[in-house]
Amino acid sequence: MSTAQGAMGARARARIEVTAAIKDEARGQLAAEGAAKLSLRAVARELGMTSSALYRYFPSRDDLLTALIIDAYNSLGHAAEVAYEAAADTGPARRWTVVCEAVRDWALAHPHEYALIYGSPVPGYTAPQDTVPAAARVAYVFVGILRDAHRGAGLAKPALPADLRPEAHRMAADLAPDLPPEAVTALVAAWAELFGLVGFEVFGQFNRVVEDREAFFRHAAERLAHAAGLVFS
Amino acid sequence: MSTAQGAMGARARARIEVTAAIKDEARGQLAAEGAAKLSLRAVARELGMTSSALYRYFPSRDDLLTALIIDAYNSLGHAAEVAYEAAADTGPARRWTVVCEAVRDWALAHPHEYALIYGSPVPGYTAPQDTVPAAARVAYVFVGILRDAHRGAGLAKPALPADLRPEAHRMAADLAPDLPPEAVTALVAAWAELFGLVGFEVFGQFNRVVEDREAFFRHAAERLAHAAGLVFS
DNA sequence: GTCTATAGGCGGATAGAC
DNA sequence: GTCTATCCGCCTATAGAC
Repeated sequence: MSTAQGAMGARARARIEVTAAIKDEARGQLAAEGAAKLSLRAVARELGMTSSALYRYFPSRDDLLTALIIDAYNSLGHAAEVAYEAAADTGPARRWTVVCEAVRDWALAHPHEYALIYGSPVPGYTAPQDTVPAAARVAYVFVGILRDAHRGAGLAKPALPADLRPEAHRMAADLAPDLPPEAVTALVAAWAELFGLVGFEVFGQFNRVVEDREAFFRHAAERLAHAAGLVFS
Repeated sequence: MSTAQGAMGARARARIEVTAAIKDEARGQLAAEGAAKLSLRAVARELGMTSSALYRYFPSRDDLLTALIIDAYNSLGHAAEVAYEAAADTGPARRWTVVCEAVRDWALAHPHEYALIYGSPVPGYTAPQDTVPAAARVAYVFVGILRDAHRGAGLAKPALPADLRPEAHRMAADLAPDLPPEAVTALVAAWAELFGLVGFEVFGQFNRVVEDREAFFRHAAERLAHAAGLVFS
């Protein structure tokens, strides 16, 4: 209890605030220069501190990067969870669309953080295992939707060719042992395809191709729901 | 005719060779450091020339980057076209799968060039219009497949909600006026979704999730063919 | 926790000689 | 076309004083 908010010393509070300020400024630089060029010195300069002082908060550039990645995954995961909860009284298919739109909205609002977690890997940087739980949050929202549908008997079993059967069972055992492997396999594909749609929009591949992107995306997301086995009632 | 290969002077030939060497070395650096950190100096150092000499071939770092981007788009487009031709005597649905697999193979063989054209945009760089024709090549291979199917009456009209109808007609008029807008719309979505699958694999999002990626991809690509309106006969 | 100073690099781009 | 020299900037990271 000595570490609870109320009992926190001024020192500890200051540390948290400075840490947050560093991450905020670093996020700003992400936009201007990209993750590959994220520089502790530039962050320090902008914050009016010396670069060496920053090393007391983040022992290296990569640690700062890791913190930003975890924050981004959590921010996206949180947005998806909130959308899921907000659509709690609708059917799974509708919930799917709402969560997809939340993912898209988040990505459009945070393009550089989106690039950080779903864009090209940062050369020379390998994400530590700490990022995995945060990264899994969005995915598990979609698993939850499938589970809802399964409970309500609103989950179809998509077709599955014989050569994919072993892999399907392996994935289902890993991700959602309570769901049919056919549906889990279809979900994984739909998950990647969803981020294909979002990535193309965020990274500008739809420029001069798709104009009414909102309507286009809504329709595509609904088709993905079908592909994942969700039944519109 | 004075610029034809046979009549080319030693000077011109040397220029072409050096230009190619520069681009090759730059592609190597793309892998090591990423596009954001592509450095004319480092390329020159590795080639045993001075940095200033390089400016005679590429007036700036961004021009070198543009050349690499165009090359990458053309390389991918060429791979797709070759796969298309090779499958000329099969049905459109089969041809679709073959081209999808060619795209995936190319991406896995050239991950850094893939990142250059379909990954996060390079901060501070905006691609000139010169890249557009090269970028369109892959897309037009897919349009060609749809056209083949349309001629053979093997093209279904996917459903289209009313609010997407204007956009669908606009896209069809732009991309393929001879094809049904429903199919063109579905194709654009499938196109983005395909690159979502490929990108997730190339960028490592499938690590510890999908093991048998080839079988997984083949099945997903076939489902995309269906979504785009292709009928398996 | 913050500073100065320092080591030992790196970069883009240009001028002017040959 | 290639070189040297140069301008002016940038970076990660550490040591040691306060």
